[in-house]
Amino acid sequence: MVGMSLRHAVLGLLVDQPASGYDLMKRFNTSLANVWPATQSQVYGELARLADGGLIDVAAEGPRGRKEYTLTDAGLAELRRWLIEDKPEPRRSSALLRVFFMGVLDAEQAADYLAKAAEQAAADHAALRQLQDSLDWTEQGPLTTNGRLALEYGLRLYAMQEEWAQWASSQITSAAE
Amino acid sequence: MVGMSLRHAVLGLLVDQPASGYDLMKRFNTSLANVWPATQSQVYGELARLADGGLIDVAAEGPRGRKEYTLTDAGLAELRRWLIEDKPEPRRSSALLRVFFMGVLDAEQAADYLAKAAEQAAADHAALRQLQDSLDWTEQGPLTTNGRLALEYGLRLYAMQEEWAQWASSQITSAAE
DNA sequence: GCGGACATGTAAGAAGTTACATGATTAG
DNA sequence: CTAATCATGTAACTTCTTACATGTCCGC
Repeated sequence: MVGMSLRHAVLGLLVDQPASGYDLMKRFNTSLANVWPATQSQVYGELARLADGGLIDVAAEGPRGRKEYTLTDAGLAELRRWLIEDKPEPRRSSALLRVFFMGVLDAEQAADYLAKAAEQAAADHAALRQLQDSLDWTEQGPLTTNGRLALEYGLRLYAMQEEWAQWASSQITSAAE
Repeated sequence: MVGMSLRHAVLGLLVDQPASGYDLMKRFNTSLANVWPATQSQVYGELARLADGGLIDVAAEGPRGRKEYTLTDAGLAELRRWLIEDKPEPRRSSALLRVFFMGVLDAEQAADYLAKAAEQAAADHAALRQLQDSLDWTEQGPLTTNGRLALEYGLRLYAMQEEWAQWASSQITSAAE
């Protein structure tokens, strides 16, 4: 058991508000979409396993077989444990992998690829900024605070990606002369 | 067939120099370690599948059953195709996931976590800089050029991560007052 | 000869994706 | 009554990780 981040994403989303699998999917698709995407299939499976292991409980049952889960003390403890233990996981980046092998393209194609990457980063940046504007920052809860931190990370990342792609594009066009 | 990046990493590593699975593992563990890590088990399996599909050939056999693979025309074409098609894959970040749920820690623990993250980014940055200094940049080949671009991306990423972690840490300590 | 590097593979399991399958409730 | 939403699950498949298994060659 080394990774298991999906498990902790589910636990984290249950901290303040109990939820059904259906509710959780909505949270995954909004707040966690850019951080830890998950499929419906995964979420329901993980909920069953977590309940089985006593990390969450079925607190209430509703219409259509709805099961509303809450975090148990053991679940909260597990989340805290995971947060504190630091394990820098390997990061895979297919974007960077492409950069590595860009040499098999001619200069024009490579520059084109980088230009598109810059555009994409700019678009992502704009989308995130819009999300930031649309959110209600009047609340002062702990989740709001940390959501802000994660959002700022995203903004900085996209800014960096755009600048880098522009720089890299200029490197290529100047080397092609 | 949407992802398949391991396949393209293998193809890319075979572009200029033929190699055995054993050779490729060394390349994965050095040049591609921070971009697309792979295990021995994966590499051998993928080589067999690629040879089966005609994207690579066994060009020579050596001692100890060594099989030296070369890229075929079809393999190079497939690599080019993959490079040009743009698909921004979902990125998972357990580090960011932790930030999201940092609210369940007290301010001291959270600040501690961010301080460690800043240190880690600084260390990674230093390691990459050292790698940069140790490499022979006198060669002017296409792989060298693009390796430089990828390296610069890494340097910028780590710099950004360090700055962000420091900023986030200050946000938390000031909010805790 | 013997240890370390070279060299290739298989097996079992965890994690993730896509598609299928089914049905209940509610708002209009 | 009927369409959209709510709601849960299973099956098949791919990808990745960890561990096991085996054997050869080369330098000293």
